[in-house]
Amino acid sequence: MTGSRQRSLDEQLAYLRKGCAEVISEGELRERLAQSQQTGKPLRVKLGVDPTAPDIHLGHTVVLRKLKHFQDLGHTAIFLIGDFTGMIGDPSGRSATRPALTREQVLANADTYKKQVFKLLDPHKTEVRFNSEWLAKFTGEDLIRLCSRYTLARLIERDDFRSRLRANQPIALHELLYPMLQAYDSVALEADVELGGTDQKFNLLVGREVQRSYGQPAQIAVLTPILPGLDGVQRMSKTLHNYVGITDPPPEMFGKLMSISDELMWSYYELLTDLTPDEISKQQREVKAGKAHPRDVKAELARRIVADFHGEPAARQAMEEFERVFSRKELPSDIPEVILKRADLIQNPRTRSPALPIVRLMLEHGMASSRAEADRLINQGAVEIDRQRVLLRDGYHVKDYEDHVFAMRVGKRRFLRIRYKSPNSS
RNA sequence: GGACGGGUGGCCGAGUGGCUAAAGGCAGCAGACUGUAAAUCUGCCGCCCCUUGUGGGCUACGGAGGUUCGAAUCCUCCCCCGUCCA
Repeated sequence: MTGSRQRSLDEQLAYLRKGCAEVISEGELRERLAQSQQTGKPLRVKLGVDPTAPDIHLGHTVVLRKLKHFQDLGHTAIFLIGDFTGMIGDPSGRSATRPALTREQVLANADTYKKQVFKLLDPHKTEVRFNSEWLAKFTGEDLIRLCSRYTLARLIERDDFRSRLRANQPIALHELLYPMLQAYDSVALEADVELGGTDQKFNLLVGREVQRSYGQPAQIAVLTPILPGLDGVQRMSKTLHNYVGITDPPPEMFGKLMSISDELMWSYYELLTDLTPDEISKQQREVKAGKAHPRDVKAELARRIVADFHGEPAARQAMEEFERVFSRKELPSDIPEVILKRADLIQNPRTRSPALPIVRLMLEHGMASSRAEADRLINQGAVEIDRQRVLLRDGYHVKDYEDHVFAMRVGKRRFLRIRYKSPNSS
C-alpha cells in the first residue's frame, strides 16, 4: 500500500470505509482528507486502548487494522495506551463496574499490547502515547473545568448507564468520568479522527463535543463492527472459546480459520485483510461462478492472516502442513515422540503377548484428560495405530523381535509417534 | 431495618423423599458424509478400577449439621445473589 498517496480521494475513502460500521460523518472525513492532501499535513488518527487484558485476538485487530489503513495512506497513527483511564475501567457495554487495575498490571499489559500491535502497525510510523502524560498532571481545577463542559443528562443518555439505572445497578461516580477523560485525550492529542468499535460510539461522540468546546474541530468517529467468532454467531471472545489469538501458533491459527463457514469467510476477508473492496468482490464473483473453489479461497484467507502475525514462510508452511494432515490424511511433520522399552509394555490380556500401553500413553501425552475419556475415545473408534483402528483396551500387539515406529492418532488432530526399542536391537 | 424469591453438572435449565450421574437445550468430543468445510445424521459427554459388563466403587445439586432404611428434594443454622418496601 505504499505510494498510495497518489490514490484518488474516492479510492482512499473507499479503502478507509471498508469494513466500517459507521463513519461520523463521511462528508467530514472526505473534507478532511482533501484538506490534508492539499496542505500535505497528515491527519492525526487516534486509537485508544485500555490495557485490561494482556492477550489480544483477531477481534481486537479489526480496529487496529483500520488504524493501519490510515497509516498506509500516510496519516499519523496514534496508538494511545490508556494507562491512566485503565485504572478507572471503561464502563462501555458493561452491566457492572469493572474492577480497577493496579498501576503495575496496567503497565505490564501495555507492554505485551505494544508488542502484539506492532505485528500490524509500522512501529516507526506510529506515535505511541500514554494518557497519564496529561491526565496524571490534572489538577482538581482542571477536572472541574472539564466536567463543566458536559451535562449529567447527556451522560446518562448512554445505553449502558441507562439500563444500569433502570435495573438499580450501581454506577460509581468515577465511571461517569470515563467518557470525559477519553474525550479529553482527543483534545490533548488534537485528533482528527478517532477509531473505535461500535460499542465506543458514545465515548467518541462525547469527544467531538468536548473538542468543540475547547475550540478544536470535532474529530471524525470511525466505528468498526464487532467481529463474529469462529461459530459465526456470537462475537469473538475468549470466554466463548470461538476466538483466534494472535499468538496462536501458525498451524492452529490456520486450522481454526479453515473451520469457518464459507459465508463467514467474506466477513473475515473484509475485516481481517487489507484487500480492497473491489478485490474482495471479484473473489466472491469467481467463487459464485464456480471458477474458484471456496476451499482455496479460504486457505488463501487463512494464509494471509497467519502471515500477518507469523510471517510469510510460517504461513506457507502452515498451509502445506494443513494440506498434508487433513486433505491427504498424512501425519504432521512435527509430532511428539516417545521411546518405549520392553518394561513399558503391558500384556495383552487376550493373547498374552506384549502390547503397547495405549491408555497410559494417551493420558501421559494429553490425548485424553481422564481414563474415562480415553475409554470413550477408544470405544468410539477414535484411536488408530498405524492407520488401524484400535478396539477395546487390549493394548496393541508388539512383535518383540523388531524395532518399530508406531504412529498413534486420536481423533482428527492428536498425534503421537511411538518408537519401540526391543531388547534384541543394538 | 422489614417482606418475599432464588443458589442444580462448562453455561442455561427441569426436577419436592427411592425408578436420578440427575430431563431438555447450548457448548464440547467422536464417528459417518465432505472441501478437517458449514449444514446434516448417529453416538458420547463426573471420576476411578477391572475379567469392557444391561460390571464394581467413589464423588456431585451454595456450606455445615440433622431427620430417614433411603435426601437435590424434609428440618436447623450459616454464606451468597436478586426483587419489593422503608
